[in-house]
Amino acid sequence: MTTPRRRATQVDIARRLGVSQATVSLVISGGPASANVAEQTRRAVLEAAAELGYAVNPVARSLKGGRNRLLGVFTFEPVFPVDQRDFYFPFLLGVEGATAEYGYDLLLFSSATAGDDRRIYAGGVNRLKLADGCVLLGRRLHHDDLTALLREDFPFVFIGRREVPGHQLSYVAADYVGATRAAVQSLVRLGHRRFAYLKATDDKEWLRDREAGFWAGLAAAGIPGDDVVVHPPDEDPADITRARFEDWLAAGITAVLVEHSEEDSAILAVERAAAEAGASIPQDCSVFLLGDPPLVHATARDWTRFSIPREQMGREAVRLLLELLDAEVGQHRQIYLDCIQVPGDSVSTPPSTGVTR
Amino acid sequence: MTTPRRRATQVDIARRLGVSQATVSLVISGGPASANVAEQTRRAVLEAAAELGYAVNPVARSLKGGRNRLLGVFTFEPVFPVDQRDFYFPFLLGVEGATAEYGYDLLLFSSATAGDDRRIYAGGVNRLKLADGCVLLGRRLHHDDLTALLREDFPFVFIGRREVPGHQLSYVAADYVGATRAAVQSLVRLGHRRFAYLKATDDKEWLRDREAGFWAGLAAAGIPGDDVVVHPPDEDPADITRARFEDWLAAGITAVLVEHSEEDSAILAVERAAAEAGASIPQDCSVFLLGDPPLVHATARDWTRFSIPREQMGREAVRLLLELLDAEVGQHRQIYLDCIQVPGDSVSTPPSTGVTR
DNA sequence: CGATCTTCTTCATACGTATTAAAGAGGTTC
DNA sequence: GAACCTCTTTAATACGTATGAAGAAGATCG
Repeated sequence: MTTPRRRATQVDIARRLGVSQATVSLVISGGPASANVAEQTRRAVLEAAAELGYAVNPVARSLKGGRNRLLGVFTFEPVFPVDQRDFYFPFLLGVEGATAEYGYDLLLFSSATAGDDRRIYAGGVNRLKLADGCVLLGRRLHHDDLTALLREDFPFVFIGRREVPGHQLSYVAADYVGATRAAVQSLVRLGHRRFAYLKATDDKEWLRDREAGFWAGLAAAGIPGDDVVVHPPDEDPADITRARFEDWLAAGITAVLVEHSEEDSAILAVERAAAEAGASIPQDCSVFLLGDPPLVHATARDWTRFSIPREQMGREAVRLLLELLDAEVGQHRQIYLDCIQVPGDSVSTPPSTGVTR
Repeated sequence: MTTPRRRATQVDIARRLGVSQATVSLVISGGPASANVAEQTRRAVLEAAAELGYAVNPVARSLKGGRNRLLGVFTFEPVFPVDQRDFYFPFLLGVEGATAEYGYDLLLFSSATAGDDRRIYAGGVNRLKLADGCVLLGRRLHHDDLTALLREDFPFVFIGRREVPGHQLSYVAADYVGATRAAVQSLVRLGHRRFAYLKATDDKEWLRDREAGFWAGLAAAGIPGDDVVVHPPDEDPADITRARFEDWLAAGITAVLVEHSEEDSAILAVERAAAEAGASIPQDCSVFLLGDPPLVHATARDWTRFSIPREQMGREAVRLLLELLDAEVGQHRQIYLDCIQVPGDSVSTPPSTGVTR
């Protein structure tokens, strides 16, 4: 009982049976090559394996370059954020579900944590390689991590659109362009003609996409750009004041499209500014949220917005990743999934006193 | 783009500098042994490493070391149950947090799913061995899986007390005996003398523990057993009727301790029966929940209960597991953590009209 | 009976790193 | 100039698995 713990290896099995390690490997890995192992030998090996409690060493297998039916999940933010739980959880749910269906196991890369900052190459080490492939997730990514991964040709799929100049990469994204265009269209259909667009200050793929969708929607409706106010990006959207809101109303703006920040500050600021200006939402001004803000449930209002098909994105990411594993190196694909409009109660027809053209 | 670009290895660095791989390793791994590498060589190696974008391959490193730095999590029910999310989630949170702190990664065994029934030995193979050790979790476990694990001396820690006759095993459990005893004591302190104890029908470790704590609490308070009604275990506790509840009141019972089932049916039944009997909780009858029922938040009432330190249990499980990894085979430990009483509003002093002794 | 084919098994090696013993270079000492 | 040191580098090996090439029997055929 005092023996130190050691796992049984193929060599142990081989020695016990008086065969070679190669034979054991053939039986264990079970591939098509194992067809030419005598039935008797195969049975003996399997029996001995069971007896010794043998299990494949995934490390050795991946070193060799084999598969170990492991899919990794790496998030650039904590996997289980307590405050934003509802934001990341559905992605994870989808990933886990699909992974299970395909008979894979899931590897959560927790170790890379250095404070809140997560790096793939922490300390010059790339843990990801333990898995056959990896799903990446998170907003605050490190671009050099991505480029390094790409250089290694490691198979991965990002959840969310990501661009790395000079490289192709695979991702599963929500169709923000289409969703924002649809948002504009549905506002136009209600009679709105003059809009304010409240941008976020940073420059991210998804923000650019939504703005692109905004302009596309305007163009489709034949609305000229000068009927539109775009909040200057050098000013924090959380600083929307009563004065600015009144300016908008005075300019005949009847609908505001709001980009959200990570802490929903922009939305809350708009709500506050409207209240201070004595304007009620949606009677005096409609508000359309661009996306599925993490903490939106904290406010009483049921905002009109579009919702991201998160669980489905997780599932698709796994499907795409598995496809990639069997594809040639450098084959990348991008998948877009439709968002779902959530009616909510922050949008209505414009007030009849509004300026119409 | 068609060249399958390989990642840089120590050999690549070595070749470029005309030194040996061993030298590179000495520099890279940086341990005390690297002290005797000439400063000039060291600098050259580091420079070349940076230039080639070298990153240590942790797979190779762990192969050498024998350990994966992987901890597994196996649950006998779905890891991410949608309806009971809040029950399992905190355990997972604790496990993940502690795992990360110790620099390990987490392996979620999703693949073992066969419908709702999860088995460790799917197809005769023990997937768990992919990890260095494993945290087990869940109520509907398979005892033969456990005994098989024990036979193999595979290091694992159960979350929750589990007994396997003739075996020692490691677990981290909530101290249900103590918590239930404390519950009785606090009821006694409020003046209650006659109790009903509503058991669950099945026979599980945690149910036995709570009942043991109940009797211990009574004994400590000097209350004879015949002042107590224990709901017969052959009757489903969800079938508590108005009639039975009235019986209790008539017998002078002023407090009910309720064991919960997985779907909270017992609690809801008690609430309904009380309402039908025209008795209000807690004025006419106090109700103490034994534990942290999964769906308890679905009811409006804030039940008096004790709460299980789930996140902490998850953390402790990981700590214990790591301890086990370095221990000799067959060393098992059990850890009990205190529960926390949640005051709630379903317990008060007994009605003065009650029978007093 | 030698040649060719089957069927099964083994050899040898690769994967990338860490480590230990040993080798080599250069210097000092007697 | 041989013996001894110190400082630095290297050869060799181990870790556990997978796999293409080669080997060893036995069967089949000409």
